[in-house]
Amino acid sequence: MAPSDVPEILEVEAYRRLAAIAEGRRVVGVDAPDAWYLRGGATPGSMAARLVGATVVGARRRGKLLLIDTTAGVIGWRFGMTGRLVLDGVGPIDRLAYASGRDDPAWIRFGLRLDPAGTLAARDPRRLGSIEMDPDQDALGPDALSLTPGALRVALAGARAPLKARLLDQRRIAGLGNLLVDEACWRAGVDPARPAGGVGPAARRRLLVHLQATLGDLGERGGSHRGDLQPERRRGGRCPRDGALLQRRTIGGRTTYSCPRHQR
DNA sequence: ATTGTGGCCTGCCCGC
DNA sequence: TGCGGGCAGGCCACAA
Repeated sequence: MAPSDVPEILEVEAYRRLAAIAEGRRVVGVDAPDAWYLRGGATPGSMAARLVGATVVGARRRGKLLLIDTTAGVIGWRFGMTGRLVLDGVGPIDRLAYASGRDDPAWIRFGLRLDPAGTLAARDPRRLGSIEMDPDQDALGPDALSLTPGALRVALAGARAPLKARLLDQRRIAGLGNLLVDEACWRAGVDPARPAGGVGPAARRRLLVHLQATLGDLGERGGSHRGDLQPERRRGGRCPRDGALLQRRTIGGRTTYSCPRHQR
């Protein structure tokens, strides 16, 4: 995959495919130099005691959560916004949008040494990712890559919160992040600040079409930051469609860019 | 329950 | 040239 991606659903899907190479391999060592990175009461010692000797049997993904199934339980792997998954130091994502391409060994926060050889590791400068055994997967909504009209309707129904806040709520829909939502709302011509429950069937249908198209296009282009809006997603940026000065707001706690002219 | 806010973390970039 | 502050966003704790 291409350089410079925030780890939204598309990037985590690339990580899942990378992690799949570990299937059938045995964990022979656990590197956990950063205890802070571990959640759910896990410690470097407990992780090693539990995982060493276990066999990796699968790699799944739900939203932005990577799930590695082993014979000793499920490893939940979160990437925050600067986390990357690397195999022997090389990953599908070369560089993240908010991190440099530099490779400081100190940025390795967690790793699985495998047999046959290979070390699967989290490289995360800002330590916003985390590792948790047996994470609660039910806390996440339906996956964004297989979003259905009904699921979108349920996710938005009756909400007074802004549309964007609902789309970003991982309990409602799992996997959408800030950049993907801005791009899809922009493509759909929908104002992300609209109360979610007030989005009618026509706009909702348009939104679904463009969410799916955005995921498809940006997946092919190589990442969440490859949207048409992205180059103008900055102060003073202009709408690529109609040239209007883009609006910069905070919606759902996130910096949001939208076109005041065609997004209604 | 729903919704909003602030903090976490740290590298990078801009302006002085 | 060095320095300091603002900024990035996924996630979580907490408040109203």
